[in-house]
Amino acid sequence: MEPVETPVELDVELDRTSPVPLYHQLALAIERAIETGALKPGDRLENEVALTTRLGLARPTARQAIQELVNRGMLVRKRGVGTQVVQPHVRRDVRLTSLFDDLEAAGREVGTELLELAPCTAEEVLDPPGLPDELVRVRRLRSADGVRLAILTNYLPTWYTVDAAGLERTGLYALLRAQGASFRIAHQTIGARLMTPAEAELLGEPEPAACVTMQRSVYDDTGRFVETGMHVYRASQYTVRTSLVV
Amino acid sequence: MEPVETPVELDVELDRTSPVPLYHQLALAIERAIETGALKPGDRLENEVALTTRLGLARPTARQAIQELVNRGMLVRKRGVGTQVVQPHVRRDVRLTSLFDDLEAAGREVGTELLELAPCTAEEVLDPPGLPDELVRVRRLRSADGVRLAILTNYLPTWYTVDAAGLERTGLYALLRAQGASFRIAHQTIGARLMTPAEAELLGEPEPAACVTMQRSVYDDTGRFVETGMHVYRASQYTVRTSLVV
DNA sequence: TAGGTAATTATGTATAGACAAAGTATTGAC
DNA sequence: GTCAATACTTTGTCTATACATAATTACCTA
Repeated sequence: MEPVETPVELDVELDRTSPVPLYHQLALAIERAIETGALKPGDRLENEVALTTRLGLARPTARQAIQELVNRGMLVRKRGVGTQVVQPHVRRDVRLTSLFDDLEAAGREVGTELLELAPCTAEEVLDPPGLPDELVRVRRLRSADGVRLAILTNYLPTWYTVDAAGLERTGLYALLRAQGASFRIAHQTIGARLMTPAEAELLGEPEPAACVTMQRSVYDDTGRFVETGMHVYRASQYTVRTSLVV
Repeated sequence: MEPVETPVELDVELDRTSPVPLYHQLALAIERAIETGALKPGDRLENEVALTTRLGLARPTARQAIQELVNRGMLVRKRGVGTQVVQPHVRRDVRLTSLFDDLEAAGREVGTELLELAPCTAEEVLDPPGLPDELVRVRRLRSADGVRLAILTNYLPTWYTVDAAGLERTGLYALLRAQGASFRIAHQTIGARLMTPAEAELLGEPEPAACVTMQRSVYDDTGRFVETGMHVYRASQYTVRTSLVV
C-alpha cells in the first residue's frame, strides 16, 4: 500500500471504570474516527507501540481492537508498513454460483481455455481461513460468445480431483458438486485495479486496462474449506449483480 | 449449552520447526478433528488451561487458535462452561430484505402490531460487532393475511428515528432507507428452538411449539452498524429462500 | 544514477502471569 | 424438597516482555 506522510494521532479516551472492555472501547473509537472522517481512507494509524504507549494500554489489547476492525474489513495491516484505513470500494453481494453457471443462465456461449493445472501449497494463497496445506491450482481463460472475459484462478483441496477435459467442458462448481461438495458460505470481495501486462495480453486488452477483481472463499456447512478463487474480469465486459449473503 | 460427560482430549502434534504459526497448527488440528469426527457436534474441548499445559503452549496462543474457529462458526465458547463444537444447523442465505418486503412481494396482506418501542443499551444485545451504546428496541408482531407469523425484535441506533404509526404502516427497512440508511452487509444465522410460553401465546400456537429463529446484523458499506434483529417465526408458517451473501 | 546492503520500522508470534466475571456444582439451613 | 450461599470451573480481559519477519528507508559504492 502507499504510505502517507504522517500517521494520524487519534483522540481516544479510555474509561477504565467502564464495563466495556478496553479493547472494545478502542475499537469503537477507531471506528468512530473512520465514520466521522477523522480517519480517512488511506490514512495510517499510529504504529502499535506509539499508540499503546500514548494510551497507557498493553499492546496485545490494542492489537485485539485492531484485529476486530481488520476482521470487519475496515482496516488493513501489513508487517513493516503499518495499519491503514481501507480504501472504500464497491462491495456487492453475489450469488454463490460460478461464472460458467451465470453465463449459461444468460444464454451466452461459454468458452474455457485451461491455462494451468498444478499442485501447490497454501503459502501462495493469501489468508483465507481453513486452507488445507496442499492444494491444486486451476487457472483458466473464460470467454463468452467468443469474447475473452476473465482469467480465473482457483485453489482446490486435493481431495477433489479435476481434469483438463472436465474443466474445459463445464464449470468448476459443477465438477465439485459431482464429487459431493456442498457450497454454503462464501466470503467474497470485489475490487478493481489495472491489469498486469500478462493479463492484458491474455485478455486481448490494450494497455493500460482496468479489470474487475473478485476474490472468493467458499466453505461448506460444517465450515470446511471448499475452494478459493481469484478472478480478474475485463472491466469493459463484466458487471456484478448481487444479493445478500450470510 | 448442555454439558457433556468428559471433554475430548485431542491428539495434537505441534511442530515448532514449522513456519506455520503454532496457533494456526492448533486451529488446523481442531478443525481436522471436527471434520473426521474425532470431535462431534456438542463435544466439549478440554478447558484452556488443561489443553495448553498438555501441549506445552501458551494460553493466549491457544485462545487465538480457538478464536479463529469461533469466528468461523465451528466452535462456541461460554465463560464458566467451556468450548464446544457447534451443533450443526441449517444455515441458508437470504436476501437483504425485510419480512414486510418479502410478504408484499409475494402478494400477501401484511399486518403489524407494535408491541414495544423503547430505548435500551447495547448490553442486552449479544455480541454483534459495531454496536453503538444507545439503541432503540422495536418489537412487533407480524401477520400475513391475518395469520400471525412472527415476533420481530430489532435494535436500532438512536440516529434513526421511528414512530409507532410508521412501524405499523410499513416495513422497518423502508423507514430506515427513508432516513438515508444503506444496507450492504448482513450477518445472519437461522436456527430453531421451542417457543417460550409468552411467544406461543402471542403467536397463537399451542404448546409445545417449534419456531424458526433468525438473527441478523446489518452493516452499511463503511462497516457501520445499521440494525440487528432477532426474529422468531412460527415453524408451521415460515420457510426461508436463500442466496449467497458476502 | 542505479544497484546492493544494512539499518530501521512496524506488525506477527509467542510466552508468562494475574485478576475478573459468567456459569455450574455443592453444601447447608429451613 | 427448596433455596440461598459458597465454592469451583472455565473463559474473558489485561499487562508485560521478547524475538521473528516482512517491508521500507537510508546509505554506500561503482
